Amino acid sequence: MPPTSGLRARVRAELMQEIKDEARRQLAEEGASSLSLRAIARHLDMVSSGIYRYFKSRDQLLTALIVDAYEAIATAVEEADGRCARTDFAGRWSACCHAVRNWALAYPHEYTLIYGSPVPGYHAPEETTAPASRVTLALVVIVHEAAAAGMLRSSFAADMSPRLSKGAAAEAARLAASGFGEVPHDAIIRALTAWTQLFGAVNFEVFGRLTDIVEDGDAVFDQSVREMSAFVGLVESALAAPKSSRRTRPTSPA
Amino acid sequence: MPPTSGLRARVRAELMQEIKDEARRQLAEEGASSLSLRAIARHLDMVSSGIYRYFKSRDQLLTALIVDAYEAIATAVEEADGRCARTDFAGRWSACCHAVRNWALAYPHEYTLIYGSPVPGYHAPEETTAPASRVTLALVVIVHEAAAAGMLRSSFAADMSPRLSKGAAAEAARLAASGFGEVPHDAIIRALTAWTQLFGAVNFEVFGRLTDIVEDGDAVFDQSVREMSAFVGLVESALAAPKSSRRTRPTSPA
DNA sequence: TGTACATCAGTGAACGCGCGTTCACTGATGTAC
DNA sequence: TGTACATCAGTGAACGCGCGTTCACTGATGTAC
Repeated sequence: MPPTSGLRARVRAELMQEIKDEARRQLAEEGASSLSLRAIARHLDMVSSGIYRYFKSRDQLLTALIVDAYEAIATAVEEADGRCARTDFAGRWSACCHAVRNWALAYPHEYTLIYGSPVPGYHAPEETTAPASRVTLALVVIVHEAAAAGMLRSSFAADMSPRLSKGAAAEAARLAASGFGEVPHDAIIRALTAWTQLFGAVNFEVFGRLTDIVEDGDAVFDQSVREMSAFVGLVESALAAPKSSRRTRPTSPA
Repeated sequence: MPPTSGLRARVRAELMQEIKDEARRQLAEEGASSLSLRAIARHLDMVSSGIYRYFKSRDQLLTALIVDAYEAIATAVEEADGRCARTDFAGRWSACCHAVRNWALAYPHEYTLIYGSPVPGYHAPEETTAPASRVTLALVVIVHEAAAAGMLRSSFAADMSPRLSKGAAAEAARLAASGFGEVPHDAIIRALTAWTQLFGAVNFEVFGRLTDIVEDGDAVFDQSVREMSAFVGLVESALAAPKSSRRTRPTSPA
């Protein structure tokens, strides 16, 4: 058992951080699937087997990186949300979306690690699922609170937007029972759609699929976010929080 | 120079196919970054250096697989589009989106190869860009033709949806100049948003991020597609093409 | 305050495995006269 | 129709490199009496 307090514990924690930092540096150069314990050890002037004092396998190190990344992006999103006026639901939604994108652009390889294609041969253990859902939860809470406050247009442009199919309605009912609560069913499906749009847009940008198509990524993203927010039914509040809060520095994954 | 006609050429083409087929099989098990020429050779009862008669490097084989995958998904999309009545623009849009998803679910690893995170250390050569844009082009053409036919609501729910910001308007003008033509600027940005939503939804599904959240993936996807189609402004036509055409078998990448 | 002991970090060698790519080569197949 | 030659497919050995993980070990550091 490693020590849990005292000087040794502190030194130990520091070296664990150094290993993860070096691993993140390698992530940026080679990608997750060729993350190498030996290369990390080399850069830290250790012998490769020394790493095993800190992480009992390569997969466990990967898991630690993944958990860190989830925590960091979630913290960035929650902080952005926290800076908004509680009743400015459209502003909060927008702030969260921008926080996701800003963090992703600041830490593209960590983002890829958690939102890119699954790492082959790696199976995510249970401990990643809780941090993985924090970002989604933040968005769900906004929609939920907006509905509770009567600030969610329950059926946006009902004359033009298609009705829920039977299957979609059933799915919405299931989701309502498991967290969305009293949110109208059509809004639940739209929130799901907006959620996939958010990550679709960020993925394309981080993976470089928008170069040669979009020049002003900021403007297009912001427009999409605001339109999707309206699409979900969030009302643009007149008492909006200061816009500047949307573009603050994202939290580091370290 | 390899022969271009005759028996030898035919045999050669067949073995090239076999190599690619085996490579695709490996893709499914290990992912693109650990695709191994030696393993392929082993399965084909050849010696590893023999592969070099057919592909002059590992990267060139990867490129061939990528081009094949782009061609296959594009063909699936174009065929789905082709089965719809030309003036049923919402139906065509929907058919294309379903074709993307169906192909992706049928060939998840090929999909990941082209729409997942970039393969580390691999830089896509120019020959991939043309096939890569075919799917996007099919969608653009639909919006373009709808606008030309006056079947695109130029400002969907204008009272509720936010106006274009300056930056987004400038971007839309740029896109209009380079392919979208006479499509209204707000619709261009919405089409872009719908496009990212499409691939966001498919990514999440293929990468397994929707398990535990969505049960009836078909229903939710279809609902999203129809809502995004309305969002773009495509009018649901009364003379819609037969729905069954949306769920035909996707084209194989081979 | 000093000593004895247990804890832990980091070493170095080894196991057993993988890979991409080059090169000189052997034979078989197709082609031109 | 038959022979000589060129083309090409596939071989086998080698180069030089990488990796994760285990194991018995040496010392240094902290702890308990």
